[in-house]
Amino acid sequence: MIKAQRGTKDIYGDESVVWQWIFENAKTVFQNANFTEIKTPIFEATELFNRGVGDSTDIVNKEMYTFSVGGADKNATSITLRPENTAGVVRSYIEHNFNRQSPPQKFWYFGPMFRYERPQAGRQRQFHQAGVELFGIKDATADAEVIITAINFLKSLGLNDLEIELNTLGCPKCKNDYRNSIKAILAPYLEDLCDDCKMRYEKNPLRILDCKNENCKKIFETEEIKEVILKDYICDECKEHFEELKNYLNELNIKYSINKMLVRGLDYYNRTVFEIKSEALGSQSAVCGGGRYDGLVEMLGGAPTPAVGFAMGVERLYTLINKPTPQKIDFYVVSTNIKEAMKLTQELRQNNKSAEFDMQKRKFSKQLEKASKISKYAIILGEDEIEKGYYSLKDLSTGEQKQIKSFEELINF
RNA sequence: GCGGGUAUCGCCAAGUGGUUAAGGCCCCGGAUUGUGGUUCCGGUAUACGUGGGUUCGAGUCCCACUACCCGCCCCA
Repeated sequence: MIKAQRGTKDIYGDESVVWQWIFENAKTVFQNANFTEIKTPIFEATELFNRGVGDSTDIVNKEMYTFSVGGADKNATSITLRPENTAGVVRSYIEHNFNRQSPPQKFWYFGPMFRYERPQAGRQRQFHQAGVELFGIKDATADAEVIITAINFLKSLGLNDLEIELNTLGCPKCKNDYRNSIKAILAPYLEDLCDDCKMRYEKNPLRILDCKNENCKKIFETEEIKEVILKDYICDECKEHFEELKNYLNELNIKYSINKMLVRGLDYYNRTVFEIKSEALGSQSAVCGGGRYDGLVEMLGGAPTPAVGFAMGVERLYTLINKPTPQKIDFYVVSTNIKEAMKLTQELRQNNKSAEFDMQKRKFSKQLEKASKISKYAIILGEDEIEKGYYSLKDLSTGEQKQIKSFEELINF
């Protein structure tokens, strides 16, 4: 038997109904905030992710679905299934000269992403992200706007008490100073760090701060190192930006905590970074991650453009929310006169009511039994009803039954 | 890429070398020939992840593979 590929899954039945509900909430909340939907292709030139996501990242180094199309042709191109969507949106932004429109330009998206990772709870190879990207605003108002939009989306799903972790990485210069200082102070301790941290030391030193290894954590507690970690390398301008953001969040009554260890794994972030986590997710605890990426548009060939955004993991949202109970259909037409049942069902559907009838031509009691399982009301269409021209409407939750004289009355019930 | 666990009908699940692999849910039919949800009776199904091996005999023991779950890493 051919099975779904590892790390992928079919979404159907009640689960699909919940997914639709999540999508509708995303659409409503994002569009209320004046973000417009952008659908970019599932695959892009590999080069886009190499440059956009960054070739020091695990995503680019070992997790991309990359293949070449065009066979042996000299013009064969290397394409990659998108592992995230920011690079694609930025590509589109540049390609269509969105910078010629007045800022801010605000986009939202919802769709599948692909990473070749070892699947586990909250982690699949094909997964979905809902997110927003906001271009053209340097001010911290944009950071606040993006964060409040994330909060509003979570609230719409009934997730009210997830707290935000916030940090600032500073501009490229601050980031660089910080990185060099961390490297310098840790150099003598390098041998004592875990193997992962030794690798991070070369590749992405800031990620060392995120290490969960107990021994490493202990090393970070020593006075001279702690001092460097906590010391501010953030320049005045970046500091002011961060203060401004915190003020806005306070005004908006958004709870957050500062986590100086929060360092995100994608190369393009600068200044503001944030995550929203939940213990309930287990080890893959982040349901949302985002931040500012002022250099990315320029790096991919566009005009210098400040930008900020976030992405939510839809599968992770799914595990957190209280699932709404699936709705029953409006009407089930119960009749042994199959033609009349068919006709009435069609008329109901044309009047925007969900309706079903028994295609198996089963006996009356079986039809009613089925109706009670999937429908709110049964419309009984027997010989008497057809002859005299009325409908018997039975409320299947209470058992109450009444006569309805006209079709208009029926659909307005 | 590294470590640990699991795998029996659509779902849950008994089974610890010996007829024909329990049971429950779901589904279908009957009791009830135009009134469901309760109850009772009956019924369907290509179920032992895949491939080898040991044995007179394997769902059960051994080996390999695959998938899923849980951690590490990374990320949403």
